[in-house]
Amino acid sequence: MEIDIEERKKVAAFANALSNPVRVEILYFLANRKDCYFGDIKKDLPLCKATVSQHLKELKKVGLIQGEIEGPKTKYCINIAKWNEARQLFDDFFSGYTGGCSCNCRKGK
Amino acid sequence: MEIDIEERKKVAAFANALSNPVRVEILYFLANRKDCYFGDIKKDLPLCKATVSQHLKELKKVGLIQGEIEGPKTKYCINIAKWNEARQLFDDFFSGYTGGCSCNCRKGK
DNA sequence: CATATTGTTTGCATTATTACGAACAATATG
DNA sequence: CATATTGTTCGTAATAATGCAAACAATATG
Repeated sequence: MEIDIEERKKVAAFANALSNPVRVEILYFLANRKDCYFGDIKKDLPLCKATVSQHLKELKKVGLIQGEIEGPKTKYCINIAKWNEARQLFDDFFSGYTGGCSCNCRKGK
Repeated sequence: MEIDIEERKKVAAFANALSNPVRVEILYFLANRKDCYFGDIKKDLPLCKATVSQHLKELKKVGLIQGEIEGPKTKYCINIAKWNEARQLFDDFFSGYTGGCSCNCRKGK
């Protein structure tokens, strides 16, 4: 699929969310858990709660996760619609290579 | 495919390279061009040459592109091996969602 | 109702990113 | 050889990102 300028900006925005190892860990954690409270996420990371909260906020901002208050706790999870949107965008972006460059690069795999 | 901690760090590193709209544009440009000199790339962007050079340097650092000096000019192109590696990594990462979260999120698409 | 538990928000400090102009290097050209 | 062309590197300024501790807020519990 072709990718336009707006979509390329979205690629950059999603990539920005994924550009920090902590946030990648959080997403990986959420993608493989049934229950995902803030405390569980925090326990998994060597960071203070404020920092964890901040990373979660950023992931929420791009929509990759969503939080749900449950009593005094907060339950987080992947927003599957956005997750799939990001997945598709990256796939489209990387599919866009037409291999036309005439540099003397190593070709093929 | 399963993805381990080292691969997740690579996801973050590649994502970091893609986290800037200018760099995404550069990659898109290179992925769709036969000849790709520095001057062509610069012409495509509203930035001074120093800044463009800096972004190219960063993309080279993660290996997504490579430069080749040709007389007084420099020819840049996608490093297809790294390109495919990144593509695979993102695909593996996004494939890792097991959908187990019990939040009251909208399910499905 | 006082206190504990769970997270978020605020206020910093530190470091990284982005951009620019100027200086520099290397090749080409008159 | 002097000068133009093409990029890179350096120095610097402005802004963004990261992390922590402390202050807050909201719910739960004795």
